[in-house]
Amino acid sequence: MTRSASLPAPGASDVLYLVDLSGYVFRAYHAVAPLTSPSGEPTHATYGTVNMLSKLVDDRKPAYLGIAMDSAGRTFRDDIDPNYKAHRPPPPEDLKVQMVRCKQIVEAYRIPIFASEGLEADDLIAVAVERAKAKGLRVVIASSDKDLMQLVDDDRVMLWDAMRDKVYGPAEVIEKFGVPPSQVRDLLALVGDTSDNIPGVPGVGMKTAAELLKEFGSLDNVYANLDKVKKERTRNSLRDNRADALLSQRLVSLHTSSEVNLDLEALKYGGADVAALRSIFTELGFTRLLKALKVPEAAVKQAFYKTILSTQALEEFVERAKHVGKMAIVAHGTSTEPMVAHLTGVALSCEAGHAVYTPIEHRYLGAPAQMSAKQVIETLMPVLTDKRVAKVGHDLKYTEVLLRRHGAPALEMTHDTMLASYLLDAEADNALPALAERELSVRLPVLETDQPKKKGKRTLDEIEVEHATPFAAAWADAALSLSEKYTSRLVAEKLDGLLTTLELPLAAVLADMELAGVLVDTSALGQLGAQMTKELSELEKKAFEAAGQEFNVASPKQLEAILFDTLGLKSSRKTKTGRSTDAEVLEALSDEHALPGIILEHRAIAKLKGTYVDALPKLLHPATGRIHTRWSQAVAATGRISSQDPNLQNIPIRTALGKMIRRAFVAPKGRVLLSADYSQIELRVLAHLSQDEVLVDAFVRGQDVHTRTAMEVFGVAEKDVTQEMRRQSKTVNFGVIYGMGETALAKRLGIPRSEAAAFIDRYFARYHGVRAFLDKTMEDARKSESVHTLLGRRRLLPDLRSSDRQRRAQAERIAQNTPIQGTAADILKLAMVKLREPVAEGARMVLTVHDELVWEVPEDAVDLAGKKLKSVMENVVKLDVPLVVDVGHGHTWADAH
DNA sequence: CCAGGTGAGTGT
DNA sequence: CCTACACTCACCTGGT
Repeated sequence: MTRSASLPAPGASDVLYLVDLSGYVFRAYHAVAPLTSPSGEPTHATYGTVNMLSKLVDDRKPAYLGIAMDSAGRTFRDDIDPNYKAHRPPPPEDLKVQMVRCKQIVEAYRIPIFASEGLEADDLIAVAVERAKAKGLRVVIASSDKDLMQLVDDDRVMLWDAMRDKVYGPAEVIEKFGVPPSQVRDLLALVGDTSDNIPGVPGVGMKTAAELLKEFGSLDNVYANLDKVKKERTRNSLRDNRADALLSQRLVSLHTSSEVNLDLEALKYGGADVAALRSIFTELGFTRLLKALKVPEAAVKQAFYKTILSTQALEEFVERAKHVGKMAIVAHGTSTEPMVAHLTGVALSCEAGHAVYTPIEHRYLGAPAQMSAKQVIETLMPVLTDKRVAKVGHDLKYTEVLLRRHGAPALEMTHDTMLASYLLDAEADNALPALAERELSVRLPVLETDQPKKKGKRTLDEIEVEHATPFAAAWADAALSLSEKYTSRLVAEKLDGLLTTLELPLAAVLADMELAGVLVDTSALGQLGAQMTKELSELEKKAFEAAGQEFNVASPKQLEAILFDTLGLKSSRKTKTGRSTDAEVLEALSDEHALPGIILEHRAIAKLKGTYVDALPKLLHPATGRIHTRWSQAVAATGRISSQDPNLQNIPIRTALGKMIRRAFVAPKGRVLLSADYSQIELRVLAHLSQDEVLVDAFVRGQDVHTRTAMEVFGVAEKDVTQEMRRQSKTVNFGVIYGMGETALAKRLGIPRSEAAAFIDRYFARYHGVRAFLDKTMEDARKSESVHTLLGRRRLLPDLRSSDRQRRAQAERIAQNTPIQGTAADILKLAMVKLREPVAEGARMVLTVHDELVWEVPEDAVDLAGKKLKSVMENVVKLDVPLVVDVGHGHTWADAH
């Protein structure tokens, strides 16, 4: 008995894998349950086939690999027998589509395909097997086609059914057919095949055929010894159908013509085009396969990444860059904060695959002599100031701020891959390594400091130059390649205008602001802090008394146990991990017990102290004595700007204590803070976008919009609108912008759901233009799975078609809010760009807070600057309602309102 | 000792 | 879960 067969070891260098593609697609078509891509294309056969291919390529790691395809036209079998495969119905339409897809995927896998006129895939496989055997290669045929079983040969040729993961060697063939591979051909000839119209011999089935061949060895011998066939009926049938038997034999014989043009060396497998696979899998919605796609290590062409240590070498690069007219520039530093970072070097590239790194401040034992920052910038000056040399990069604002701190001029940015990625999909990861992986299928080297779980972190300046260069230069290289890819993508998606006329100039404005910083009176904060410390310790003591024990007042977990277990108060809401103790819950409990109120007071003070009073003085820049936040324009999904380290967009204002903190933001001597903020910008945007008659009318008349809403919804005259009516109307107005439902409104206003529903009904009865606009927005959003703003900024919303109800509802609220919030963001950004030129001598923009700009202005220029600022901001776009800007000034931010 | 998650709370 | 968009703090846990 022959032993059972198993596949050769993965990666074995002497193994050829052969695939009968159409056989597989056909089989998968029937075996896999129906499936469609996001766009509705049928994909189940494709999916089954790709699974097989990926298993083959990834697990078996074939040294040689080829796919055989049937010849398109007639085959020699049609010449032998015109009835061959004659009754086959034409393939269904959804199979044809998938066959085309499978061919595309085979191409993306870069698997060689071979076909030959007049031959079927099986014949080609037979030819390949013969040639491979002659060359001493082993062969695995990925198929379960019974015709191919005749090719099985000891350990050297086997069949592999990847779908069932079953391997057919001689033993398995005998088990299946009762005869060894060498007799399979004659067995099939005797048995026939109705689906292919191979006649065979009637009355002879698998079992009889096997017995005959066992006894006589071959079909020819059966006929040579016909009289020795024992069973009469079998003997007669054989005799009567001799011609059909021989015809069948010819049909099932595999053609092994030596004329076929097949070069085994061309079948050496070199790996897939991962980027192509990724894009196809994405289109087809094959998420599991997408995840499994391997990202190859960056082809780090160290030879083309050069370290530059001398002015002469850098001058050579400058010449090349001038000649090319474009360069990627990446400043590398010791920190993600460009105002804090030390400039460790500059990476540059003006030709794909080539880049240089000029180290500046690498300091470790044995570090080479490097150029100074000043020398580097001086040498680069001819290109930095040359407008004919386009500057591209990834987060150029970072590069600009870091370089300008060392005397470089502003960059005249022409393309930024971070901003491009953001405009195409604001929610996608827009870090450079993510872009390189997505778009170039390249894994950028990551600095060990950025890798998790690495101890003894070193910053770039402590890394040996020879290790830093391939890291640093690869970033400039990738930025250059990506900039070309993204430039055409943006044009295709009609987003290039937004980049060049809005985001890039804005990046320059934000760079100016980061460099300028804002002045904070830290001694005022120090006094405030001391007072708060005292109050906190008193509140803590009170809390201990009320609780009857000492505990960490700042620990929600400990507080939870005391409130709901020790004191037995009723919990009203749960969090993911326990019972909530947030302000709303404590508010509700404050009538029952003294502790909740004390905690509320404690938290309010502790939050302000920790986040602002204590934190801000630590962030003073040692050189400027000011606070330099980082402005991010590629973070918020709606297009808003955000601020970090510290966040200057959530400085308190509501409480008295909060105002004290705002009072610490001050103007330097001889100047004042000038604040200009858009009044009701989001509701004005809604009025414009919806063209709602009532809302537009309210703004055109200059009415108080919340009062007008109260008049409409409550049906009263202006003089009869009470404070409470206005308050409720204000909530509804904001609710509309946020896509608030009746449940939320009821909760917010403390009224029953039914009342809230009636309120909303009355609102939309009066504001039917708003209703129509929201409906239209949703309809368009569902069609395009995206929404857009006035200036064409878009946000992708695939979740609108999610099967998860909650996600879908969330996406629907986003669809309603983003055009409004995003348009308001567009308007403020555009104003900032138009205000790049100072509104008065010595005036500079220092803060931006969604609908407000804060400037530092010389005292004697306040009136002029205020007028100009107001005028530019109010006229930056022409809407069907007026934009109104309120201006104020003072020595502190609190006074400027 | 550090990273990351959680709950909470500031702003527009 | 039930209103959009952010950022930061202290606490806590699970890992080194």
